[in-house]
Amino acid sequence: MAYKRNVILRAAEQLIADEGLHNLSMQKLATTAQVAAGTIYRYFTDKEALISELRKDVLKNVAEFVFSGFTQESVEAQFTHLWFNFLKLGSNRNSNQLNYQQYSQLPGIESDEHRAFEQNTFEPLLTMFKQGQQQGLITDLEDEYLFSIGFEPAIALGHRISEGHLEYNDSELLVVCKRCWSAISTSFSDS
Amino acid sequence: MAYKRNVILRAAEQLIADEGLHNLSMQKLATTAQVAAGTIYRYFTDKEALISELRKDVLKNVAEFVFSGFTQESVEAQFTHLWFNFLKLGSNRNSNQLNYQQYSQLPGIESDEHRAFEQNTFEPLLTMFKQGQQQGLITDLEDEYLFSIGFEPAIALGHRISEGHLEYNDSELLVVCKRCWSAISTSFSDS
DNA sequence: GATAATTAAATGAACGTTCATTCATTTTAT
DNA sequence: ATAAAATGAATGAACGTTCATTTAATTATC
Repeated sequence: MAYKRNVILRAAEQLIADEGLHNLSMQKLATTAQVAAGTIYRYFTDKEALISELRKDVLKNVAEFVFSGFTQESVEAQFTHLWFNFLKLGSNRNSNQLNYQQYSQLPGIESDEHRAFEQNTFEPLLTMFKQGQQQGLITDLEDEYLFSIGFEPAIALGHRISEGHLEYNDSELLVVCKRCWSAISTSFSDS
Repeated sequence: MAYKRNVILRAAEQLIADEGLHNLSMQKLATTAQVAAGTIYRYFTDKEALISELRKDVLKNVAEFVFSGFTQESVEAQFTHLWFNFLKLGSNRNSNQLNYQQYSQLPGIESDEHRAFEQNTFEPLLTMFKQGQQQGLITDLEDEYLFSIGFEPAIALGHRISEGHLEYNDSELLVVCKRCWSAISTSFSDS
């Protein structure tokens, strides 16, 4: 039964979301997952491996969320769609799920193996950038710059909303989204 | 001698930067700070208080860094100056200092007391926004939006550079900075 | 100015607790 | 009847914290 593996991962996600990684103990995890402590070690060799597996698992879910409803519309429509998904990734998810901020602080996230997996997962995004550039819509900057200018504001705003420091306002956020799009597009004076 | 207090805080900062908060133990901290374990408790009531104090201390240093060289130039020049400081905050600092990412994940950062301190510390930034709006240069959006669009890309890029995933390129980054400025300014079609 | 008395700072061994992990045993599924 | 899955008490290491004691600095006395 690999389903217990998932039960344990979900419990770990919940506990980290609630109390932070530095308060995660294996016994607490066992209790939360309604499993004996020893059972965890049937599915994960040790705590470090558990966290490593959780990282991959969460990334999979995050990517699924970000690319949900992603279709072949116009590039700008694709951008807007992704932008609000990145925003909701922080603001909208269940409280027992890790948000992007929490995900990005899991240790081992900088390993080569993980970065390769991440790169592969977010490929559709790079495809969109390339498509936009071929159509002369998006400025000719490296992907890292385009992502930072275009989507980091959405991630940050999602975090602010989830922490209760900002209220979700659809029309205002649409204005912000459009400004992010303009900031990576060729529509303004391109030097 | 309050200087030992500082020695302990710097050692804590270094350890967290190196190994993460979840690996910080008081005995390791004592060893790193070249101090007996008991000495720590002369300056901090417990571990939680230590981290809380570290948070304030780091914020002070971060603010000092961000606003270093901040003068009353044109608003756009002020923006550019701050933008590169935010960038360098992640990319340029000594490896024994916490970067913005690490700072922002210290627990207790969401407390009211801390938020008030943070708000006060970053007031010059809000002043700049207001000034820009009065001069008709910056669009009429709330500060949270302006900050996210304008500066979050710089913070994120700084982080990427510090992790070695991106090389520092002055001329490219200046282009990116200008695009961030444009994204919050009224210079393009303001609907 | 030297010596004694007092206060403050620093120490690190010891404490009780919690931690991650193991494994002999029991329960469940085949 | 056999194998796989799950258990949870036991273990030793590591944890945060305490405190009796030592060391250093400051003040008082002559």
